[in-house]
Amino acid sequence: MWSINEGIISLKKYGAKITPQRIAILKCLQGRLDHPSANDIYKELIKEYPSISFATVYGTAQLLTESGLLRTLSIDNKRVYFDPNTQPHAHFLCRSCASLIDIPFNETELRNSALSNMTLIQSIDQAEIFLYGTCSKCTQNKQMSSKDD
Amino acid sequence: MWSINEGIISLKKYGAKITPQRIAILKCLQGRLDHPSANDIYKELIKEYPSISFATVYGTAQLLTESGLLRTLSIDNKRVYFDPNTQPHAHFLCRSCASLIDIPFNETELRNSALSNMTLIQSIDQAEIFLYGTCSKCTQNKQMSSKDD
DNA sequence: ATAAATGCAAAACGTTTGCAGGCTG
DNA sequence: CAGCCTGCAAACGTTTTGCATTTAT
Repeated sequence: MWSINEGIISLKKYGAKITPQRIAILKCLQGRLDHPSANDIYKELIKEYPSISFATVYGTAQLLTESGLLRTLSIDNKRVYFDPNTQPHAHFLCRSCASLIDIPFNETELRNSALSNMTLIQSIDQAEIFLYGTCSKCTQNKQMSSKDD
Repeated sequence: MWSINEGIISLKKYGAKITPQRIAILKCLQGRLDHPSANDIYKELIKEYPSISFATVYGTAQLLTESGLLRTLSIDNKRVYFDPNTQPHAHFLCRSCASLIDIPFNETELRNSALSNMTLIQSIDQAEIFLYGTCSKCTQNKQMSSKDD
């Protein structure tokens, strides 16, 4: 996981300017293991930057994604989720409580086998494994409430 | 791949009523290997059913998904894509031309290994593998146009 | 007969855009 | 000081909703 300084270096290397807002977003995301939405980030930043806008949040998120500091997940059609952990792993979405859980899985081999098999593909720059179902917590809750009937 | 009759049987088994609109949507999707959006389906159906609405398209798509006849893909945050091919396979999205390509891949083992490793997960009812990059056609086009410079 | 499905229009929502002003390098 | 970045507000496109009407079983 990158530090704030590594983040700043990556952004500079990418040719981006370092602004207070961008540093604030780096601080907000640094080391996080959850998957905040644009609105989550906005709500946290507005405390420190009352004038920050969604345009800046979305713009910076795209910048961070392009410079390799962030993963942007389209795991459902509700909204986008950001994942500061760019190491290989899969994601599980609980259809009942919408919680998003990391799953250990290395997608590197999958990426390579897809490339070698398909002449239609030139290059792969992102690979996502999305699993959908019900989490254990929701199943427990359902069993608890059915006892009450 | 299911036939219209198999589709109707599945819907009945699921407890849904068989309406002309639903049959038309089944016919529209039957055997397709592309990945139409709700708007694509709407545009095709409006010829036959000038009064059909998005409410019906979205509602029926959800019904078909729940009864196992359709896969609903959230591969980007623009829109949802429907895939009548419910057999295991992965998807590749070209970031340049937005074309969506099927990739041979059996996600069954991945699904099982995720289940066995994670106590947080109760059950998995869908697994999607999404790859993102540039397709060969777009790379060729880019090379062609750079020659013109 | 009745519960479900349809179609319309409006609403909702996340995300993008254009632009004027401000700031970084 | 040039060009990029920000923030506002409006625009956008997809999907959902409420409701009156129609239809399948």
